[in-house]
Amino acid sequence: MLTTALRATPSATSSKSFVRRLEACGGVAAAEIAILEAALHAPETYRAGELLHPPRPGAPPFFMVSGWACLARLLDDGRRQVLAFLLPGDGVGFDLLTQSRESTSVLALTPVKVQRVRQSLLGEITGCPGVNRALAVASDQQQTRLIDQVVRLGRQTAYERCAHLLLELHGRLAEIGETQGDAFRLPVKQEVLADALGLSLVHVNRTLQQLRRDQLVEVHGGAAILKDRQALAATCEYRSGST
Amino acid sequence: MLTTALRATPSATSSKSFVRRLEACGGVAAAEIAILEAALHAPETYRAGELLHPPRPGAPPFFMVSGWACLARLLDDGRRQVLAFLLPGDGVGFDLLTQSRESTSVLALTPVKVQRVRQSLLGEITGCPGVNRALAVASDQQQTRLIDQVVRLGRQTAYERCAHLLLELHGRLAEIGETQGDAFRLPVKQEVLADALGLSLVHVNRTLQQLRRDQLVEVHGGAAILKDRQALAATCEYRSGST
DNA sequence: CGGTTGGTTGAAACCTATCAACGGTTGTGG
DNA sequence: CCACAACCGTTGATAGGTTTCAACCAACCG
Repeated sequence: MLTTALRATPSATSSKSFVRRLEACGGVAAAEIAILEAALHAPETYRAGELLHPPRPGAPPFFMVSGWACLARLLDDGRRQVLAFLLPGDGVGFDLLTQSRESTSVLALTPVKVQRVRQSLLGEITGCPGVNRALAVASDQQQTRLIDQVVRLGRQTAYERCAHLLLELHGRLAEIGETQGDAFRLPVKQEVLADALGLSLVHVNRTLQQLRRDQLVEVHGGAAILKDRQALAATCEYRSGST
Repeated sequence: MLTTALRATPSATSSKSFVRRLEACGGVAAAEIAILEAALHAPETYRAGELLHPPRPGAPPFFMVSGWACLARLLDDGRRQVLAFLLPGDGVGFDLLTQSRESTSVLALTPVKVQRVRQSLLGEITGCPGVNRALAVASDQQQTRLIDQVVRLGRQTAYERCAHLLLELHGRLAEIGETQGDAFRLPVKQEVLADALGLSLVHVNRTLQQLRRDQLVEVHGGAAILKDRQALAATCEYRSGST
């Protein structure tokens, strides 16, 4: 069955997902990778539902090792807006977007493993030209996705928003080898999707069903399959990497 | 009458609005200001409705001298999403958000005057530690406003969105001395507000009227007055500068 | 087994968009 | 000076998309 097939997804290529991500963002010398790895603390783990940013305001940046998290803002009356999804390999706290802000929090959506940068060696990292450039590219992608998010919320229908987000997640997961063709694990509740898409839980549910009825996607049991990526992309004007 | 009173707003303090902005973003030495000014081309002007970014992909960054512009993305079917407003004093092209992107354009909303940075002297500028830091602060504010935009579009009602945006604009204009107490010029069509707020033109009109009926704001003839800033801020959970 | 969680469904109310028309203002040319 | 067109704001009626409330179901777990 689909769910079982996708349950365990051992990282294929490199041992560390963030290494793969950085390499995808531009040539990083092997020597630099070594420096980087030496500058990291041992992995920390968080449970789903835990907040992992605000604890310490001046907390050092870290890399997502495994699991899903999100950047979110909470409103006083309980409303919540997910600003961005944080996937394995993503750096958090390196760029402006993910830097600690009082009104913004990082929330673990699944069990999450991260590796923080040693405060004392932060300079070492930003000193590496290759790593530095890779981080800048990653930051640029992050920024591009935030713009996409604005467009989705402001000017796209529920149907388009869902399609667009699913394509974005597929694209990002593909980069770190966490897809099987058109299928990927989607370990988030529909409630979280709703808070990312600016919709109600119920409406996300119905919209996903509509996409399924149209033979475009299949979302079930924590996994998604994009049955017709091209048609999906046409529906929502999706541009991979977003030009 | 209100409109006439606000028509001409001679910049009060410094001659250059971007100098004021940068100084507001952190102490910049007088010597650095001189270097900066020397690195700028003569002012260029654009008419309302003109696109001033995409013309040249590798175009140098510039400062807004006067007038309003916006960063927008156009969808294939004509839908448009305004990502950010660009006001006098704002730097465009210095940070990731405003850097040239294929899918994103900079549109003059009023007659606009800008000063580009001389390509050859770009290094001089980014070499100044003070200027550099000030630009970083400005970039951070820009980013914060983009996050606010996501929250507005995703999780606020039309009423709240309007209130929030008006407060943001008032705050930014106040920083550059373009407010008269609670009043300020708002030289944009409701259609533009609609594209920024993710609403229809008609609904923006009605929502502004509702705000007026509630004695919170007055929007007329290209000008706005915030009659009760505190109540407005409470309505939409506005945080100045956004913590 | 009962309780909990997350997904699904239905009906109704609400918000917002769309369509269409009107009015005021401005600028222009006869 | 007036007629006219163009533009922008305004208003009403209607349709449609979304939310809310409520209930039900299935899977999972102690």
